[in-house]
Amino acid sequence: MVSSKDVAKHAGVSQTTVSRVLNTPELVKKPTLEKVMKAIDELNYMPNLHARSLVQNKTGSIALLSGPLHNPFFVDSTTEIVNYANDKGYRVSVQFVNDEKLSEAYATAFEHKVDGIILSCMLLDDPIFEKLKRMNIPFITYNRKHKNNEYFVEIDNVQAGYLAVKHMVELGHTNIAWVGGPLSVSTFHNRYVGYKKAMEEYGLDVSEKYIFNTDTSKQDIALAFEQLKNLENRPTAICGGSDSLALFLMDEAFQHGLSIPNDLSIIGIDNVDMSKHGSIQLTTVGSISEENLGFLAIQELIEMIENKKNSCIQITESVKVFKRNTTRSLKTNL
Amino acid sequence: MVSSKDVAKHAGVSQTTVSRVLNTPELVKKPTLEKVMKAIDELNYMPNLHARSLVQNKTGSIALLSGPLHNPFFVDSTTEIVNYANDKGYRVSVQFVNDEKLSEAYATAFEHKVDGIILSCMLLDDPIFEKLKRMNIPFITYNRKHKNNEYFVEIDNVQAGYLAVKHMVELGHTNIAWVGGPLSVSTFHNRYVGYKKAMEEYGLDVSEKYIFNTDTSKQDIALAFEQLKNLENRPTAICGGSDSLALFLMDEAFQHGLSIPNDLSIIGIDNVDMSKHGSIQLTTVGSISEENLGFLAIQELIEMIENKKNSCIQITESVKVFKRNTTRSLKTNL
DNA sequence: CACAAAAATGAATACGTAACCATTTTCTTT
DNA sequence: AAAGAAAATGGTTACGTATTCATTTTTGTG
Repeated sequence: MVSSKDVAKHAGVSQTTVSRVLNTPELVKKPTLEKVMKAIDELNYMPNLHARSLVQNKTGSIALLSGPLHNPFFVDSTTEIVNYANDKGYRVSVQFVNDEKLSEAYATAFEHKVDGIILSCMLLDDPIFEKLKRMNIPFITYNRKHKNNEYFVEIDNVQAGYLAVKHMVELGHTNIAWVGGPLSVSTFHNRYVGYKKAMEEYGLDVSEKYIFNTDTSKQDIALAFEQLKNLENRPTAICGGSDSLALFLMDEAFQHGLSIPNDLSIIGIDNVDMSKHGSIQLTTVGSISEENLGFLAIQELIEMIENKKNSCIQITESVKVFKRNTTRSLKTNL
Repeated sequence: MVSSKDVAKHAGVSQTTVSRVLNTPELVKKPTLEKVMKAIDELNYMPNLHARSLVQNKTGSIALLSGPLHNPFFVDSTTEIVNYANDKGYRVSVQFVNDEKLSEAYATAFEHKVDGIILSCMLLDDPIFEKLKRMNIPFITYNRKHKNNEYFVEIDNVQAGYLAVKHMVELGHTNIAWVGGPLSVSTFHNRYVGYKKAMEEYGLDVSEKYIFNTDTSKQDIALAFEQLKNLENRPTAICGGSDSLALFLMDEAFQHGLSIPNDLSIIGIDNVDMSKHGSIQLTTVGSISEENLGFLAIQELIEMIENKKNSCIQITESVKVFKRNTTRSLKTNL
């Protein structure tokens, strides 16, 4: 392993000068600089960033604790986060966190003294939150938030749930089911609140048999679908708590030989890239702005890291319906 | 920042003992161990892995240079790679490499002295290959390979291209187009070779107007599709050089109001998870084994890192056709 | 109980870098 | 040409850990 000392010896200067060449080249005379550069080149020297981290007490790396990529939301956000951070000179260590491995994931981030943490695996009432805060590392949540969160980026989830129902109502649906996720997650919680609010405002039946807050596993969603299908008063429309859920539901529908939107209307929430694909054309509720939530969050995080700004960052993007082909009007077919 | 020295002072032992508690607890007496553990807990100490890396000359981290996630192949492989590596105690720094930023990406990996590199952004004739080899860091390529590669995991790409054509021929197609990617990439190159081989064996027309080796951008694919559509002797089938390309082509078909497979049969290669979705049902050629290429590669890489084994690793998985709903027989409709 | 062997602990050092302060060299001004 | 200022360079240290070697304490044996 060739070090800056080796370069120094080879160039006939001190290690300090080698360090200067790399960090403050304007402070070193041109001939010296060239000598050192030549030595660096000849020895194929690359600085050891761990050693640098040790003395500078910053690492140039960010931990991303993402949800799994089989959820297309995280495909979009991971892409944006990694690319933006890399552009800004940060490495990003990715972990796809499941609930069992959560605390392990945090430990890894802490031990590597990352400059910041960006995460989407926070429960509304997660005890890890206070621990995280005490670590004094800048962190921001995207998509989800903790009840005491000061730094987060989300969409207006209540409104999203509300608009999903409103869309269905406007198409003439009255039997509108909900298939969401765990209410311990802010996102699903608030979307569900929006669903109930709209259902009540429109005077529709919100009986429990239409409502499934799943654990987001394929099996649990399949179970929910099965039960909805077997209902005597089968729903004509399902609001999925996320695009990922909606896509699972579509898949289930196909497995059961149902045609969408003819036999069943489905709407999602998130407006993920994949929902736009010609074969899918998922109607969904998503942010008005083009900016991805992950992108907004990583921008803010890096701002926090570099400018140490400590005012709260609480971004809640407005939402609208993106009408595509998985929902249809019941009225035209009367 | 609380260090092992602080813990030592707080527990009334030496820093060496603290280090032993963390690394070789069997060498320290029970009461001492408990004292130290208590101090660690009270001070909320977490070891600094950068310092550890410095002295141990290994980092416990792996660099993943992946293609972009809008290609579902990389969704699958990134998931497998990150999860497996994390399970084995490695962090993985992910970069989604595009061609301009390639050498930058390597530099980042080197400077962080990663224990290994797993990558899929290698050209058949990439000058970076020799550089990489000289760095003496274990590395393995998945999906793609360099012409001199000693460590790689791939599918039998020639056979994949061949089987795609064979499938179409068996369905009665004779006008079979090819929309692939850059021939500087081993994967596309070999799949294209397989396509041509089959076309020639079956005595079919392989004229240039049916062949597009795109840059895999949406625009370029759209252009290819447009040109194929405007041909007087329009192809009834297209072989996509990858599932990602096939999905783009499907999207184009929808945009042009074509129905798949009624108006056009499309087959991909890779058998990505997404191709199985009910709304997509892409017929494709993929590995016979269930194991993801990324998974196989990361397993081998970690094996290389930990056991320093230096025999070549050259895995080429056999392939078969997964018949779904984007290809149809021309014969039944005679 | 003595003494050797084994177990437990500690002191000093190295890893590769940046930062701080000291020294040397160069430039400027009179 | 001399003195002072500025520029360039070097020596030393700190960062937080694991390792090596030395020392102390404990255990086992006759």
